[in-house]
Formats: sequence, structure tokens, C-alpha cells
Amino acid sequence: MSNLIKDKSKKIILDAALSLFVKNGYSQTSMDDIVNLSGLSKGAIYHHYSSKKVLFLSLIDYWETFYFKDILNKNISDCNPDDLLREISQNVVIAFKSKKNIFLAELEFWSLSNYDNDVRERIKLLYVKLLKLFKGVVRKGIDDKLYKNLNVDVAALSIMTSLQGVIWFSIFEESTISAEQYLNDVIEFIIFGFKK
Amino acid sequence: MSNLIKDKSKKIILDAALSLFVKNGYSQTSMDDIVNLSGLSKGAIYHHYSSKKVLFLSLIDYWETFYFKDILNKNISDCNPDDLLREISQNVVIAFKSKKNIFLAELEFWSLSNYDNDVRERIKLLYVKLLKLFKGVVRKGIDDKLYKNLNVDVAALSIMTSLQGVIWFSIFEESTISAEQYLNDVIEFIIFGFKK
DNA sequence: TATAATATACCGACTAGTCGGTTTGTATTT
DNA sequence: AAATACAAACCGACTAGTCGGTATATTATA
Repeated sequence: MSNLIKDKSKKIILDAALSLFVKNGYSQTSMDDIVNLSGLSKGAIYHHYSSKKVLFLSLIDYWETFYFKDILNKNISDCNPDDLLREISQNVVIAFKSKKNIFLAELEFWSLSNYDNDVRERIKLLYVKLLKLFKGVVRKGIDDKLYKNLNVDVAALSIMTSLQGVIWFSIFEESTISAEQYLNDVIEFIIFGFKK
Repeated sequence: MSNLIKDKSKKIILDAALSLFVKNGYSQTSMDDIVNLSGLSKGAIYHHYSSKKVLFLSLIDYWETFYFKDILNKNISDCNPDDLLREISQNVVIAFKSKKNIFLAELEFWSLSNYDNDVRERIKLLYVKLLKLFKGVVRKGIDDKLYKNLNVDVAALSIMTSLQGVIWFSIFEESTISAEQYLNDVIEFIIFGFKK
């Protein structure tokens, strides 16, 4: 069990906060809202989290272990780059299907990053990790003579932005195309573009 | 005459609001902040805009004419698809260089779209227009036998998400790669991927 | 084993301050 | 005179955080 959520109450608070922050946004969510949804008291919440912002930052950790665990723990060395990219894309598909909230939360993180240094630094860490993984995959593809001599940084960023395109689907419903279809197609499109 | 004065005040309010919303976010910006920055009074602001939200929605129009004008007014029929895509990408580069605010504003729009129907519908309109343009370009490429038989919807979305990747640069500074470099490379990468 | 001592978890009324919006009043233009 | 453009005091609802106190769990001691 994760030492992050060793406490039942903490999990209750985090779950309530996550759903409210995602639904109404950070600023539009009051601590009283979290009190009501969690069923706990204000004192309890402030006992575990010293401020609204600290609670929000804890939520990023909670969210990361929840969503990025599968993706960030991939092993590059003994894998086919194409398949690994497909696997990552598939992880995103599964995440999207099971909980759209995940991506709306990401949007909220981005938004707050814009005007809060602490949040930005925390989120930056996450993307550095992600980009490192993507760069590794691209580099392996180049080393294996599978991919052409790409600019690794640009290629990694392209993977990231393309995968993050699903956020679009979590806000605006588009009838002509599904998030799954988009992700499946876009990753094949990227792989094709990488090929020699 | 009176229209000029009216428009002048409106522009002062919009400029103040835009920079504050972008810097601190919609919720973290108070009407008093806008009063202070604009140099006008609260009465003046509420004389021109009936509510904070109406002011924000007006800001989207203001922003659209400011940023998307060049992009949305492109003529597809008598143009080479490759060059048109490069031109669009170049428009984004120029916009990014002249005003990073534009993209931070876009992020704010996205964020608010998540929990406000009016904002979402307004923003949706914008992306539908953009996607229509991109679809048109891709379709022309296919008709001209330049591009392979792509899924037009996915291709258009890929262009959009890739271009929107610059938002990343407006939040997180990345030393190893510039926004311009990213945009230039990514559009070539997309064009290559589209080719037969 | 029973009890005292202490630490942790939790409660909810209260406060000091903020914010969107209103109202009332004034100057300028038509 | 009437309408427009603006100023600024004001209002009431709401909010993050506090604080005195209680309940429960854990450890120490006799």
C-alpha cells in the first residue's frame, strides 16, 4: 500500500476535493463544499492539510500515482519502440474511458500553473519525467535504426502534445470522432512519421 | 464621436481585464483590480459590461479578432496545402513572439469552458471554425493527390493539438528547445506524415 | 490488568476580510 | 431637457482559516 494514502480520512478528503476541483474549478470550490461532500468537518480537513493550496498540491501527487503510474514505470531497454508507444497511447485510452476527470484535472493543473509558482514547479516535474520517457523511446528507435535521425526533443514534445489532445474531448464532445479513435490513429500517424 | 469615446473606454477596460485575467486567472481577478489597472471607476465598467462574466465573454471576441483573424481568413482553394500549413504555423510563431499572453488566455478559456456552459459554447464555436479550416486543407491535399487517404477529422485534430502545444512553452520554459523551433519542426513533421 | 498520561483525530461556531454588484450622485454631450 | 459616461460609497453574501474544546487511540506506569 502506498504510504501516500495510509489514512482513510485523507483519502476521503482527497476524493471529495478532486471531484469538486474538477467539476467547479479550484477557486469556485470552497472548503465548505469539501466539508459537505466529504462528510468530515472543517477541523478534520485542516488537521490533515494546512491550507487549501496544500490540499491541492497533495492532489497532484494523488492524481499522478493514480494516472501516470502505468505510463511512467515503463521499461524502455527491452521493448520495441513502436509497441511501447502504442502501449502508452492505450494507457491513455483506458484512463480516458474509466475516468474523464483525470484529464479535466490536468487542465486545472495547467491553469493554476500559470499563476502559481508552487503548482508550476510541481507540474513541471511531472512533464520532465514524461518527456524523459518519450525521449528515451525516440532515442531507442533511432539507435535501433527504426526511426530516422529525428530531433529527439521535438519528437518527444510531439508525442506529448498529441496525447494531450484528448483533453479536447473531455471538454468538447465531438460526434464525428471518439477519443479512442483519435488516440489510436494519432499514435500510428506519429509512428509512421518517425519511420525511416 | 460618442462611439469613439465609448470604444476607447471599452478598449481600456478590455486591455486591463485581459492582462489581469491572463496573469492571475479569472477568479483571482477582482473587479476592483480591473478598476485600478484601467484607471476607470466601477460605475464605468458596469456601465459598459453588465457583469464580470459578460466582460469575460467579450474578451473572447476581442482575443479572437486579435489572434485568429490571420489564420481564419485564409483561402484554401488557390493555395498549396503544404505552404498553407506552413503559413498557419508561422502565424502562430509570430503570435507567440509578439504576445505570449494570447496562449495563456487560451488556457484560461479552456479552463473556464470546463465548468461554464456559456464559455464552452463560445469557445467551441472557435474550434469548430479552426477545425473546418484544417479539414479543408487536408481534403484539398488529398484531392490534389499530395496526401494519402487520411482520416480528415483525425488529421485536422492532429494539426490543432500540435499547434496548441505551444501553450506548453508559455507556461514552462524549456531551455533546450524554443517554441519557434518546435512549431517549425512539428509542422514539417506533420506535412511529411500526410504525404503519399 | 487497570489506570493514568499523552498524542492524535475531529468538531463546528466564529472572525476578519473579500468580492460582485447596486445605488446614488455628478459632469458632459446632444 | 434628456441621455450618456463616469465616480465612489456602500451592501450583503460568501470564504479561508482559527480556536477552544471533545472523543478516541496509544503508550507508560503501578
